[in-house]
Amino acid sequence: MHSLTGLNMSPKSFWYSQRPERAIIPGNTMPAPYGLEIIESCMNCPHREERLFCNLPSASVQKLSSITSPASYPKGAMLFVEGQSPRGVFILCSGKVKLSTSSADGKTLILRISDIGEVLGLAAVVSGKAFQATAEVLEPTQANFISRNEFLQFLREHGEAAVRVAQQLAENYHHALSEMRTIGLSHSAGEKLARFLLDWIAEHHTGNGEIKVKLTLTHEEIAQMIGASRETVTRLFTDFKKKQLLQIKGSTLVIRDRAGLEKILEN
Amino acid sequence: MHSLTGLNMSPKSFWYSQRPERAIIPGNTMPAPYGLEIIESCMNCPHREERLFCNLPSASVQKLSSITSPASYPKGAMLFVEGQSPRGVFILCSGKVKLSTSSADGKTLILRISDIGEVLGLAAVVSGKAFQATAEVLEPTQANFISRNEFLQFLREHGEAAVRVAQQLAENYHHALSEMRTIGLSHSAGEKLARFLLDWIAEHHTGNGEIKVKLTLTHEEIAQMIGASRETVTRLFTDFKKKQLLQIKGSTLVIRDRAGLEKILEN
DNA sequence: CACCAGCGGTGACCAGCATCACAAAGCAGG
DNA sequence: CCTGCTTTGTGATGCTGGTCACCGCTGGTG
Repeated sequence: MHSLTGLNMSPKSFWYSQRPERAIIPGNTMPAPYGLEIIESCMNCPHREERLFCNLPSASVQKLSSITSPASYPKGAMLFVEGQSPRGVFILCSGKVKLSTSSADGKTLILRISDIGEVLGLAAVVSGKAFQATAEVLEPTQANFISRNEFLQFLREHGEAAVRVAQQLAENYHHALSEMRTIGLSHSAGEKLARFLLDWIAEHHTGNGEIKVKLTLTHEEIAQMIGASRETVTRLFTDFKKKQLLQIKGSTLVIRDRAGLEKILEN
Repeated sequence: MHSLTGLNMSPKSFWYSQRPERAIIPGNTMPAPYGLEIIESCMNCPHREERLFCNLPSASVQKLSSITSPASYPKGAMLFVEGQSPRGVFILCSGKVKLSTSSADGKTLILRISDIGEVLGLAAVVSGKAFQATAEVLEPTQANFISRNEFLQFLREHGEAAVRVAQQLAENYHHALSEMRTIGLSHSAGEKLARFLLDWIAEHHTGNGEIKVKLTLTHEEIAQMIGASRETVTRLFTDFKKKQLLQIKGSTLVIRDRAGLEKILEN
């Protein structure tokens, strides 16, 4: 497991110093620059419509693409680390990134698993305060980097974009509150896990038949999302299975009794 | 205690239906419209420099003051309630407002005590989602209301203001993460309280001599801020006093041994 | 003045969960 | 296929803190 404090770095990690990303790439097998394949421009990537800066005036889009630096990052790379001063934002084009915060003694709280289209580091860059979270790449990821100064300049010049940024920040805030409720308002670990699973399917389940979603998180990670220990998560899952609430097939979660899960919340 | 769900309102509360605030005013003794004294304009209030929309171009300020409706609210009033769809924002000119969220069974989590200059309801208005929190007036408060439509229109037309809004949202997010760390990363209730107190003095203590701050919160409220029960907060305070870490004089908190408090975090 | 509601303080109890300590089961790489 | 690592599963144990029950204090109100 990677150390997330940024202070006592795992020996497997080193600073990949090529500007402008300065992301930490895990140098597990290859000491040489690794997997940093420049892609032409994420502007052309499939999910463009869903992205933050989509329907902007074309002048804005032009300007935007002139200041972005696309790059790819392998699994395990750190886009930024908690406590660093904000260098810039990363617009996620593909892949998956884990945002987490951790305390001095190593306990970790996962804030969010970011998906395509999100802008990482936004709050830090806008407020000028240090990054509050660590961003670790879970799956090979392509992202557009924009340096803080250029980004802020861009915002000042393009009011529409600033409104979009405000919207994304509002969503981030929204999401943070949602997690706070999960962690802070529950009476039991079971309630927390139920809340987490319901939130998860609300976000990831599309379609209206049987509820079946990918859940590619280890029990440890789930524990870190809901503020519990790994063992209780394991026990709760076996418990839920026994109660016919759900079923696990490989990395797929099947909800058998959604109402039952919801009932746990009202306890 | 007020019901915060907005569903089963305390009989003491009723809707104060005068547009545009629609805030809930506690009708404890007076059934008639109460304390809704219109003040000329918060634009003239003392803390203007610290406020969100301060150094904007004068055209923007003009426009802004043309769409704001100032009003005052008595203790116990609800500016908005969790779950309502966002009518607009409230810019706090004076007074103190408690932001909280609560679960179906009545357990409450206090998110923040807002101070002068903050804009309440920003995230909901910007994202268009329902209010995530309830805003209850703790001390008689003056606030400027701006309806959602006018506010969004204003943002679109005044890019500078949108950037400010993004900044405030970033701070909100920042603060939410800070509270999540307090609640989620602590091993014990003592740690949570210590974290809370340290955060509190960091925000409220000005000056560099003896650390002495007002802490006008009941144990119950502190408990709701750190996710603990009222009794444990009481016990922890007596414990901390016994260990010479702090001292309580009326509503004033005196920190006697800050290092000692900080040591608790590293446990 | 008497009364009452809200707050602070304290003891007893015990459920829930973190922690430790292994063991089993996947899985990846040589 | 064997080897080593990560992930999952499970038991035993002990402590923390939530809950209940009760008391005294204070300040506001009729």
